[in-house]
Amino acid sequence: MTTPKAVRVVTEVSAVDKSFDYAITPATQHVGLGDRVRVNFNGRSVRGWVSEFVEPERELKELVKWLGYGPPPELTPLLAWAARRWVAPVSRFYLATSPPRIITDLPTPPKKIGLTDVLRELEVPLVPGVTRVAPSVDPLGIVLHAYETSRHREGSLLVLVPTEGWAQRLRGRLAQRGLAVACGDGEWDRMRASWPIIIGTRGDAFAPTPRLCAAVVIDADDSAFRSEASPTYHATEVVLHRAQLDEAPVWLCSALPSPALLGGSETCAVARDEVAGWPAISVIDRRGTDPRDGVLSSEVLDAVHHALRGGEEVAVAIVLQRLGTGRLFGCRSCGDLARCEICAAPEAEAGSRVTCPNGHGERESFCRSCGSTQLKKIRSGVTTLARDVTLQLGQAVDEVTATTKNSPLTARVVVGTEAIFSRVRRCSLVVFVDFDQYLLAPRERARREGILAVAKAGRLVGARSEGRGSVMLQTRRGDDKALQSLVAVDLTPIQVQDVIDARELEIPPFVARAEISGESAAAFVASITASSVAITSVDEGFTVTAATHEELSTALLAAVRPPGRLRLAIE
DNA sequence: CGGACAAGCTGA
DNA sequence: CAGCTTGTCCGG
Repeated sequence: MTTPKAVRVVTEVSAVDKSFDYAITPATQHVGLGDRVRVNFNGRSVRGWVSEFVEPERELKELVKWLGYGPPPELTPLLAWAARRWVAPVSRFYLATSPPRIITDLPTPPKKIGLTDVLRELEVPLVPGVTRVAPSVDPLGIVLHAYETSRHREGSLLVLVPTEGWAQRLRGRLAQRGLAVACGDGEWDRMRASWPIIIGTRGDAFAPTPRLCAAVVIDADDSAFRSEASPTYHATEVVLHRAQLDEAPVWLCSALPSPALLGGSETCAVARDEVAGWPAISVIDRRGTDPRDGVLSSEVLDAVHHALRGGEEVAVAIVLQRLGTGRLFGCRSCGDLARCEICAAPEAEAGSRVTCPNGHGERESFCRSCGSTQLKKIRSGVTTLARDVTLQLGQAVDEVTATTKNSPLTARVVVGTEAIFSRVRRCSLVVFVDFDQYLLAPRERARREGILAVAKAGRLVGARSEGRGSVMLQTRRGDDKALQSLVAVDLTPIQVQDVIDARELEIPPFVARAEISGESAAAFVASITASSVAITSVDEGFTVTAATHEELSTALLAAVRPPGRLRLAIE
């Protein structure tokens, strides 16, 4: 084999999703696949990555400079696969695997040490695959097991968790046991050098380790693993693909595995003592209660006062889901929220009538619960709730939302959105003010999100077997089937039903789907010629559906991109 | 993306 | 017909 004389380079100019060939010079002799290089591109000096070695077929411009390490050569196929799977320029994925600063030296990784205290009594099944794990089960056992069983194999153990804070804590606990862990952007060089264990969040699905010996994804259904920004990749899917390429075992844990996680199968392994690992849950059915009771029912108030007598720094967390933006309407006498009969979305004002935001028509303004014709504007939101709770409790509260600052919490009661779950680590009572928002919301996933939210609450209050705390759900649908299954921790029927529904409704993972929006969406969609896809128009764009992702990608990549903003979100 | 160049429009 | 705008093409 002759030494190659040229390289194919993917540039940082992501609008040019094409690669170009450059000649290797004596100064760039040692350039490797994936390395960062500088080239002259159409009169500009730009950075890029080596994606291939090629034989020059014509006179080429020269590589200007070797800059440093990029993803290892082993990742080249993964990046090409991801670009096709999520219909995005491949440079976006090269960027995701690259260090924040140029790295020109790599450390030598430490040897993988054996564990002296492998957990003998694992609560989780030892077989890799999808496992349903109650929220209070400590994932450390799974991580140690994955480490110990894959230790003799070459490569890194990759562990993904939903949040940065969680990654830091897990890192600390593993370091205590003498294990070498790489974690975060500052340790890119260690990941690139095959550190024994890598712990990270969504973006670390693209950790630059050359090879995985095993992988663990904790809370694999957490929405944090899906990238909202383009490219809309899912970390769990990336890890699964890498593991498949490396023939590495993967453990995927979730309190309630979604149809997508199950990959079309209906059931999975279940960690033992599942019921004991969920929090104690009580349902407060507010139908027929006096609306003057206020936002918190008398049962909840009693429980709050009881919790305040305990010793937890934060005693109570009160969770409110954001209702849609804009003004809402509620009944002046019973306080029930005006919702659409068809999709349950909160209705908006339309003159003297109310209307569904999703176009299910308008109606006379009256309360569906009590028949009163007196509706009033109500302001939903954490601030209003916090004020009401303060009045009702006679006690100061802290507000926590995604936008509030990370200043230390001073009150023993916090009120906020689900952001609470990443700010508060422990408390003895979690109250969901209006659990119906999960039960009634129109999206297919809403019910599952409610159950996953209770699982997160369970991490704060502990398992019912500990007797440390509990979760209270205020609702007006106490007889809801899913709610009752949740209380009894009888999750298999919900899990199976979700899969059956997904199959019947022909939604992912049983079909491949893309959402197209932006000003040039119509022109883009019009240029799709493939007969293997179906196109439907939705409120702010289009949905393109195909039987497989391969067909979907083929169709979208063949379509022409007109000028103007275009967003492709592959589900 | 951003430069090069061609084709089209305008004004005196 | 110079001078400017708009559109299309292409980069190794």
